Amino acid sequence: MSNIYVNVLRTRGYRITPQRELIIEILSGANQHMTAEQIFDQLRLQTRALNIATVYRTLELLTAEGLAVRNDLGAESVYFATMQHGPHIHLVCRHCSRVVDAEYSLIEPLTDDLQHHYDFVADLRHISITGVCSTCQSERIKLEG
Amino acid sequence: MSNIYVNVLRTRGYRITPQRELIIEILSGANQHMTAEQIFDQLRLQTRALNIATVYRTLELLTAEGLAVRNDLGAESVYFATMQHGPHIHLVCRHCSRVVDAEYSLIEPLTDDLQHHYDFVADLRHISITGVCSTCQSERIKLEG
DNA sequence: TTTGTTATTGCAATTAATTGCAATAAGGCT
DNA sequence: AGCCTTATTGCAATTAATTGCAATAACAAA
Repeated sequence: MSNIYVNVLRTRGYRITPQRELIIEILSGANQHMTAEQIFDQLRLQTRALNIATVYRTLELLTAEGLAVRNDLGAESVYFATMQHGPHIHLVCRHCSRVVDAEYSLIEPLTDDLQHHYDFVADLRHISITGVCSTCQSERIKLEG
Repeated sequence: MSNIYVNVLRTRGYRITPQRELIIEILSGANQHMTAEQIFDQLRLQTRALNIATVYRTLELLTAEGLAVRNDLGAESVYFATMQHGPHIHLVCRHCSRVVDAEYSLIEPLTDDLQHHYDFVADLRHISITGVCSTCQSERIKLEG
């Protein structure tokens, strides 16, 4: 009946509190990444029974359980995303901090390699890769040439 | 004569201050990642003319210039490393936060793909990949089985 | 060598994230 | 339905990281 992520948590033995339900609902309903702060602010519009520490702890729990992903997008704040999002690669420019999304399939062979060589089940559905974007490359060339 | 990273900064038009030299020297001399805090503490033993904000700003500069890499290793604090370190992949377990290093060559094909498809010059010399390590996989199986 | 411009630092204040602990309430059991 | 155990929350304090701004000092040019 209720949210699938809520059910997963329940199945794994975690207690389902109103706070957790609210946080999970807003996150799984969002079609973009959110900061803990954004989640908190938005929920505070509808309830008073919520503390920012609970938001952080719930996001931490979801991440540990593989139900959400934490991203540090360059200079930007820390972001979270549920698996609602289709898998993709974030290309983060180290100069301008802009983020471009890349095709997920490019990274699939790596997943297999890590499994086979290191017995490591990699979660590459939301990986962030640092580098220099197209635009900043041209600027760099101008500066140096 | 002086440190190669210092020279690169000078060439690119940045001013070389005693603070920057100290920070760069300690970081390029270290054979492991360091936190801003660790760098600060260690340098404070030898000088009073250094502020933690300067450490953060210098590390940010080095990162933006591609001379250092910033890593968020799971629950652990933010780490930095210069290019002295050989390239490698960090496999970060999302359960126990342990970090295992993997063979760099596994990721080289991806670098080429990103260059060709997105004109993005990826810096994959110190990438962190989240997932579940061998040990935690067995534990998970025990719990659920 | 001295001077002038302006990038960089230090300080203090701010914001983001984490943590210990007492109070609360979820969910199993009767 | 009510009780009991203990996971979870809220609060307040702490730590980590960032930022604005005045003071300082790097380094180019005279």
